[in-house]
Amino acid sequence: MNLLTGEYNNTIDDKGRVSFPVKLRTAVNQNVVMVTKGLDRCLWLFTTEEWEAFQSKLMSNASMMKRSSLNVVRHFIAPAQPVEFDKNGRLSIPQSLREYANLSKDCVVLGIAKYMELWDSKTYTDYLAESEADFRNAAEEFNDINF
Amino acid sequence: MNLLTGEYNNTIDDKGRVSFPVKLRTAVNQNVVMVTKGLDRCLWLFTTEEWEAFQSKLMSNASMMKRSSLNVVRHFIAPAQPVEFDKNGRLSIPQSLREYANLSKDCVVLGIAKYMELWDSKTYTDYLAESEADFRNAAEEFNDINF
DNA sequence: TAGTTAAGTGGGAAAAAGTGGTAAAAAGTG
DNA sequence: CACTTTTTACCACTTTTTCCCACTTAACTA
Repeated sequence: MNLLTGEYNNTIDDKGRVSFPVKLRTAVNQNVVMVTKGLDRCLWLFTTEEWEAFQSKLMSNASMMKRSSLNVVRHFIAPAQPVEFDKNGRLSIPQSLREYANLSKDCVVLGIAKYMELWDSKTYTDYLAESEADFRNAAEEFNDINF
Repeated sequence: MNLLTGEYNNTIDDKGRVSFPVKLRTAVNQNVVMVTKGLDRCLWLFTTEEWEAFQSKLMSNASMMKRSSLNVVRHFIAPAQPVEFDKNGRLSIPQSLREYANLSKDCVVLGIAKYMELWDSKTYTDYLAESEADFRNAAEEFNDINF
């Protein structure tokens, strides 16, 4: 898999189908991706390999009896589903995930190196606006990145 | 058995029958599952193999004389029952378990890798809302999960 | 700039999944 | 043993999902 990058504006129809950018589709180079809840009300999409890595890291120390483990597992593992590209290169996003991410019409697809994010457009622009200040501080913390 | 995942919104009728998502049913690949009380007012559902593993782990450290052991055993082991799928792929949830989990109409089925959870919809959304902050903190602690 | 191809979008029909109800059987009760 | 209540099995219907085709829009090429 190539590194995934790019910000794409697409639409999701009322059947939950998202036209997936060709560049990401070819980079993924598989017919199926795992979709699950992400952070900040977006969805995360993984190739099956990346999903394996992600979920085994999550599960490695998780206890069925521990509150924090259950929280994390119920958020990331439970809602995960494999979804296939249809003949037109679209993904059908399961309803519960659509609801979580508030997906209705306009959406944004992001390539983030190893995985992808799917946002509702409004949620995304709101997030960018809200996190602007935090972002600037967060960037300051990467002080080992020199010119 | 494949890893069980997925979040599904279904309904339970007044006979206690829950339509069980086909994907989970095929992943389970058995005609019967063990149902018992879980944590946070949901029900836990196991394949017979996973149930064996779970209950032997529980029992191996439990003493008949110890208060905490009795608490745990009475919660998880005592209420456990095998239930079969009917011809339409539904499970009839015993009444006492329905009451424990507050199951009336809308419910949520979760696949959690090795087992499954059954929630009342409202209980589930309330749980998600309440645990949101805890979850976010728990997630922050996974600082070995990099891009 | 016109023609051609690729990408993205929308909708209908068929199939699958989910839901509700009735009747027979079984279990429980007096 | 008769009666009531609950459970089970079966059938019919509704909703959702999937698959396929057609159209629109954007990009590329000559």
